[in-house]
Amino acid sequence: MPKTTFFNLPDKKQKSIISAAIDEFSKASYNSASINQICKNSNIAKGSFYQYFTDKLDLYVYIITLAIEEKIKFFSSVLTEFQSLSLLEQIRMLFVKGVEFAKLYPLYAALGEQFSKENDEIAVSAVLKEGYKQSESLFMKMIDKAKSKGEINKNVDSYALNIMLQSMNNSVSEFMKNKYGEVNYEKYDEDVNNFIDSTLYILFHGIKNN
Amino acid sequence: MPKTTFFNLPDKKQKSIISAAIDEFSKASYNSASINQICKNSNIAKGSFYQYFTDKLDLYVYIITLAIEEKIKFFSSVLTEFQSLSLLEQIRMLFVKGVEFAKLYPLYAALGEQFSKENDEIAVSAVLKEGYKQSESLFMKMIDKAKSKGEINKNVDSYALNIMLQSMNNSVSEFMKNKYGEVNYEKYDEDVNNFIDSTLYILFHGIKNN
DNA sequence: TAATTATATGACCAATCGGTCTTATTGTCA
DNA sequence: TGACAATAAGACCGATTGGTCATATAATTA
Repeated sequence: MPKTTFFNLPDKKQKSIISAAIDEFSKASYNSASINQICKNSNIAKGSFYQYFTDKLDLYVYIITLAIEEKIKFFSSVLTEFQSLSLLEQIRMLFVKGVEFAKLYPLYAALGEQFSKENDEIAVSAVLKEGYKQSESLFMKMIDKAKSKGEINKNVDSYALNIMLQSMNNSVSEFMKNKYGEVNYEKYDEDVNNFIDSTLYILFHGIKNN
Repeated sequence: MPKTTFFNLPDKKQKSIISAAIDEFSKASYNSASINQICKNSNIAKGSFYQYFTDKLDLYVYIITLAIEEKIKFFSSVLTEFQSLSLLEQIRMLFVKGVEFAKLYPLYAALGEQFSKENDEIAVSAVLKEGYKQSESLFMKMIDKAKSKGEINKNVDSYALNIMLQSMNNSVSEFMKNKYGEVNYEKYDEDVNNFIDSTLYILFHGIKNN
């Protein structure tokens, strides 16, 4: 966690540092990201930086945690009305909300993506130790519930489905990135929704003829 | 491409350099990987290195291309008898062979994974420019053929299925890595096969009850 | 106002990076 | 053997890295 000195900073300065850090860490890996650049882009001296943070790692954990918390906050609004939905609607909701999140907070999304690719074990474990074990279990809970309600074919393996849902979640972002790149994809709502629906159709009905 | 000096080298020395490079590039990103380390681990002088390769990029492209070619070679043996198989068998074959490849050439597999996470645009485009546009189209061809044969439900969107297959392919490796990590997973054949079958069952029959 | 504490600053450090360059050694041909 | 080309070698270069530290300034307390 940042030192108290950092939190005593005027809001504008705090934001400026955070913004520069998000920028840097969303573009480069932990090792490649540069403290010097972050200092330069937020107009603070190197010495000042180390009055605010003990480490590069300190800042990294803080920034990634920020992104994770923002995503959790974003999703939590949905999760209350979630119980009443069918599994199909639940999954679609998660996909759609994921796209919305990326659209609303593209830098946070990029940050998360960068983190998922992170090689540095120390950096990764420091973030995970911070408490957020990623809500992988979310899908698992959904699956178990849906199974007990009889919504899912009993022959379906829960664990395999869980992994599939996770990877399909990624492929939605992948779809957007592949097709529209850095472009502001504000207008491509329909395309993305179609892709999600097509994917869900396959997931629910299978691809086999008859 | 390496300079002719490199190819004139005694086999043992060539192999030693390649091995050190594979080691380095499979552990770190293009930027983080260190030429110094590669020199040290292969017992050659820095100056010698630049007699063999023009660039860090030169070596990188060479090494990644090597891995891709090895994978293509590995898969090509299957692809001949491929036509006669049903779609289910084709897909299972690809998955199973992917696992086999990772088991047989773990370093090449790690290299490929590292490349798929690569941030450096110049490095990525240099590799892709080398000709290997990745056989993404392979799935697409399979799908189209299977559709025309009536093996696939007409409602299934080909492009969505294509992306799904790619991400499912990744999730198989993910499954192995998550579950067994660095361990020699020679003995886990059955687990992996079960996972593949479970995934394919879902893909073909869907998860919906009835 | 004087003393004390908190913060801001950038020169500085050793380490490492990718890459160069001069020099020493080796191999080849006449 | 002598001349010339190929290769091996590592000291060296400027740039950059994460991090330190002495010093200057600002804020706070007495």
